[in-house]
Amino acid sequence: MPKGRISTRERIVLAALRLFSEKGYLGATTKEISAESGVAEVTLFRHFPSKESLLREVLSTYTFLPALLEILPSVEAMPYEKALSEIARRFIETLRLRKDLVKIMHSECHLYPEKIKGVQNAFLTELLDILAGFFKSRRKMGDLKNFDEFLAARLFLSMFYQYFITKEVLCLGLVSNYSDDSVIEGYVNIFSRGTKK
Amino acid sequence: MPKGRISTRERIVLAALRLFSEKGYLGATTKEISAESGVAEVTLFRHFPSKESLLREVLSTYTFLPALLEILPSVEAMPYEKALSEIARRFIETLRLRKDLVKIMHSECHLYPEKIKGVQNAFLTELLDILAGFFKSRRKMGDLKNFDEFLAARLFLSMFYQYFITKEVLCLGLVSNYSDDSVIEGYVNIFSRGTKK
DNA sequence: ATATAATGTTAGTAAGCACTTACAAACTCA
DNA sequence: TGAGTTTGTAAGTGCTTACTAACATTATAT
Repeated sequence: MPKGRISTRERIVLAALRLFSEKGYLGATTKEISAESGVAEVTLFRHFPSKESLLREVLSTYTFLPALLEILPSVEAMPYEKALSEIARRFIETLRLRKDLVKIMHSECHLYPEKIKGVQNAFLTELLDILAGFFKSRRKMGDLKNFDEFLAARLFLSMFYQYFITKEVLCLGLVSNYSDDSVIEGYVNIFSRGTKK
Repeated sequence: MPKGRISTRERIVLAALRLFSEKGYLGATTKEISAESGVAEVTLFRHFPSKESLLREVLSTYTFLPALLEILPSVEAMPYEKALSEIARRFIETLRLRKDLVKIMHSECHLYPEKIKGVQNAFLTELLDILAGFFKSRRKMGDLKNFDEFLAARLFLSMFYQYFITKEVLCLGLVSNYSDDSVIEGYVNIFSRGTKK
């Protein structure tokens, strides 16, 4: 093991994260990845038996969905619209922190398959269930109309996920005039009026 | 040129569309593409000087955004919610018809670059402007609240685009219990109440 | 029927890929 | 210091890739 610094293995995983997200899994070569991490190519293969195992390590190391689960409990006391805005804000913030990983998930996920897809599906369902629970508890407080909470949760996250992808991954300039805050305000405005009594 | 049948060139483009969408641009080989189209590999290179030029042909041939532009004029006479549902339904229908292309755009678009991105951006902006115009005219009829129409247009399409991608491209089972119609109903319900007076 | 164009067959190139082997150098820690 | 671990260097494997050259075969059209 090295000194107090970042380990060779971690440097490789970090470089792989960067290059996979930039060029895709097939587009990033093991040569590049090792160069980017400042090690010899053979060292990469001493830590990971194959390129695919490196991808798996990247995905499992930098998974961000647990971070998303922490958002919801922290907004319980807020009024409805304020809570929605805060959820959206922190959701986007989390995606931005893990932008490289989001890029990988976005573009490669339908190619590399069932095992990873299962993990994703489980986390996402959990996240949606918790958000749906938030809507249920709010409705008990008498604020909201009747609607399918799970579907509403899906809608809510879709709105902001798509906003993030378009802006940060696809880099389409469509909303260049809109700040995060103004988009959040506009979206939350419509959504909250659509779900309140 | 061949008989009344589909030309060799078209067969190659069709096969490329299929394989690019299934395996990605780098993942699909020219050998596979030529085999899939039933021609010799060398024939592919007689029609297209390079693999990249084939990709460009695929993208420009099967672009579907013009089809989307035709949706809006046809719903002008309908009541608000009915019109929204119809727009959503035909939007999803169009995406499904061009599913292969949507897959390519979805996964490769941030890799292959500025020229294509410009075309996309222009089409999308046009589409959003037209949808924004729809909201403006509805508000003149006194149905709607005040809101940023362009932002609302973006929100509306985002909702259903993300629904489509999750279901048909990522194949995440999240909404397996929901039919297209029930998702459209649920989403449109929230959106229309959020934008009506 | 014959000239022209489109395609097939075969063989090949040069480059890049993931991945390996063998050995020497450096670092870690007792 | 010395033993063990981790890394680097160098060379190379076998495979696949996009792409080409030369020539034979088929289809089309007048």
